[in-house]
Amino acid sequence: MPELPEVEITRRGIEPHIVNKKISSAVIRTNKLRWPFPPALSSKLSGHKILSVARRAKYLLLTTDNGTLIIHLGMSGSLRIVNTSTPAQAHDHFDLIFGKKLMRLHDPRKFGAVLWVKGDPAKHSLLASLGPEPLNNPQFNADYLYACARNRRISIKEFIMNAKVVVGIGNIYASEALFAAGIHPARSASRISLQRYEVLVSAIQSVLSQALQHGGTTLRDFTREDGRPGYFRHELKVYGRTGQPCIHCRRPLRAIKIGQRTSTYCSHCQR
DNA sequence: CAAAGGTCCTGCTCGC
DNA sequence: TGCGAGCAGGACCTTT
Repeated sequence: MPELPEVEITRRGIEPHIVNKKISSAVIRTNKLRWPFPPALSSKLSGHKILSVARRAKYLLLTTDNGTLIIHLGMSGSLRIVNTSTPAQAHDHFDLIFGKKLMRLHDPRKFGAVLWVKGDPAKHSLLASLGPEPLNNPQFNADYLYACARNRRISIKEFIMNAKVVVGIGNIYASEALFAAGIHPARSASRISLQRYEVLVSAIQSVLSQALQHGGTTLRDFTREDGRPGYFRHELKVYGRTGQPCIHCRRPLRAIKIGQRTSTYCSHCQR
């Protein structure tokens, strides 16, 4: 599910329900997700108040007066705010309980993660070497991407999906941004001009912003904190549309594998 | 059997 | 030869 727009929609959804609230306890119902849960997690959290709900890349950062809970939604994770009386379903792995309400992590594929860090979360090993945020960040610009792409043989699609280059862009939004920019997904990152990187930066920002406005993309697992879906799926121009006509030239969209991931594109409009 | 929204880790290759 | 950076592939897990 979750690329930057979905994680940010989740952040905005849960924030008003949990910020400044005191954690009663935490419940863990599975052995591990991508990694084991932090030891004695409930005792680290119980009795402490959530001071802020932030996002860095696709990580949610719930900072308390005792440390920061880091949550990653992996490929299929979602968070819901429900009443404490709501019974847990299959794949409901983790609850953070606040009196009568709780925040519940649901993740069928278990590629997500719940981690704990004392002190500055930006120094956590998983966050320390992340690239720039793509939205509202002057550091993310064409000069930066162009410089970063020198001597890189990989495709532009793998390049912008690499979190060390820029964070938040996964398979859906990489496909959409490259279509919007008219760049073939398999083109080498080092063989794109500065001028075309200007177009690509704008396309990435535009696609992510529009997805945010539509509440993200729901294909199957993603829901907002109240269970509603995101509606950007209806705005997708290439992702999931293999064989259907390009909205510009009407030629059928093609699919290729790039770095193990399906990439849908228009061979006429993207070069 | 193949694929699905992510990303870390391992081991290899390449160039200085 | 040695070293670091870049890169490809595998791994994790469940459902459709």
